[in-house]
Amino acid sequence: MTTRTAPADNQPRTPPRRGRPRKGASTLTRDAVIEAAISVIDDAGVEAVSMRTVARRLGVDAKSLYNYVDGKDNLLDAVAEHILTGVALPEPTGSLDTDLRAIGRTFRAGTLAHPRAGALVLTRQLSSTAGLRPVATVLSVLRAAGCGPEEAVHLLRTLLAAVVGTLLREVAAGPTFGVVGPEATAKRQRDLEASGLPVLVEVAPHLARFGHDEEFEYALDLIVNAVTRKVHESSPASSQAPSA
Amino acid sequence: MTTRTAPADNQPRTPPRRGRPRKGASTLTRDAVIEAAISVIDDAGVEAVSMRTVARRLGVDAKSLYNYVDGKDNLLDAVAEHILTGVALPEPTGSLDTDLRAIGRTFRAGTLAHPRAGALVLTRQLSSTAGLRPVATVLSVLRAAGCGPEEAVHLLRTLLAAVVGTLLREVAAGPTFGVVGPEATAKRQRDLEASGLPVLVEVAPHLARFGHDEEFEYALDLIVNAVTRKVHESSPASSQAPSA
DNA sequence: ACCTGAACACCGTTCAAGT
DNA sequence: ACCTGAACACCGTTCAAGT
Repeated sequence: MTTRTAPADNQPRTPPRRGRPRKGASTLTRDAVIEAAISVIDDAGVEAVSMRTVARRLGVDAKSLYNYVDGKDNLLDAVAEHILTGVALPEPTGSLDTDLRAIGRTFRAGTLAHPRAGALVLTRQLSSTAGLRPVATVLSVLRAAGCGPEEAVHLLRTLLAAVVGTLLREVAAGPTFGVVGPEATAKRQRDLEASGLPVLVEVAPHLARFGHDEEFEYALDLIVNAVTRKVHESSPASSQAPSA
Repeated sequence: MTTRTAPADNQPRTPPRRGRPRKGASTLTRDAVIEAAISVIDDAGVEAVSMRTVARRLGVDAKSLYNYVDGKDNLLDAVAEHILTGVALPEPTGSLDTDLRAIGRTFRAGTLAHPRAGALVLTRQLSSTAGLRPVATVLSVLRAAGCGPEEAVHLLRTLLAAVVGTLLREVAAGPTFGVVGPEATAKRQRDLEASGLPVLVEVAPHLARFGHDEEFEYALDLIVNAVTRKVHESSPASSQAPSA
């Protein structure tokens, strides 16, 4: 099924050269390699990434990449880190509810800036500091709202798991949870109605359709409400103002 | 870094044979292929799966698998489906709270029956009915509790996203969210304290450690409480009994 | 310092033969 | 009906050369 043909990649392939680059324009850097990988992903998905396809974008031999990147796995980690570093986190306002929602939304926007790299960013386990920035931001907001350190960590983990789960479904959107577009929705609804399970028939119109924004907002609302309630019930401090 | 050496796989490799099997013992079936793939995953992880390694387990040539499976991608889908089909879902008791927790726990146990296949099961988008069983079960429980069809679908999606997010972190456990084991925890704590970000220093002891069961239960509790509250506030019906 | 040729040990998959 | 040999177009990666 997955036949191997020419990779979806047509860059101007310069005739073979050797030694170091001719001019002083040594355009090859670690960042250039990472960005080339991202452009391959944007165009053809993660599975299209190979040392050879990335190198081709740069008009360079695959083995040259090893001067900047410690193998393919390391390159993919670097891609995830690069994208994660690019997520712009909002300034806290002092309202737990507002801040958690804002963090959730900007995190979504940032990780979906390159949708086809989404699974990478959400799934790769980063040992670096890149992954810690959003973590630190959420923790700050929780602590500022009067949450104890242990509970803050628990709530952070729950919140992030929910957000990541939601986003992962969004980037990998499969039929189990509904499809996008009217014709696909109609087909899916017919399939569900033919499934034989009465509950599925009952909810078919709703289960068949899926709106990314709407679903994200629903999930975010539910989870942020739950977190906020938990924080306020365990620390009966301020209600809205920072510490007036 | 990832050097290719002999795959971690030492099965009795019979001398080459040709034509169909000698005895009537045509042991090769689609299920046998799927189970061989699972055993490769259990032993060496998903990335160790190749048509060749799976075939080796069965004492057969890689190309023979194509008689039972439509390529590698289809094989991995089949693995995910096989494992998902094996999750034993509990009988509903009539209590929304109890039932959602029970479903969450058995879903966890089922998808983690083969931990190294976890990401596959949680991530692959199944077009088949296998993925619909848990979906239908959750929907039934929500509907029985008086939840309307549209809200049931929203709540199902939120609940499953949170559970999947939590389990995905569990199977792919990386350092960002804490590590397992006392010595790794100690090292992680030192790293966090050296990070420079004050919040991280503050919560380091809690962020460094990670207990799978404890974290799952915390997340499950938070989310199930939120779902239950939402259902009860929008349909002020029974409190505990089915419909007495 | 940074590049490539040659080379190695892998891949997934097709197709025409074999029994 | 089900298996394999030969073959093809790919992989990631090492290492010794080249400039």
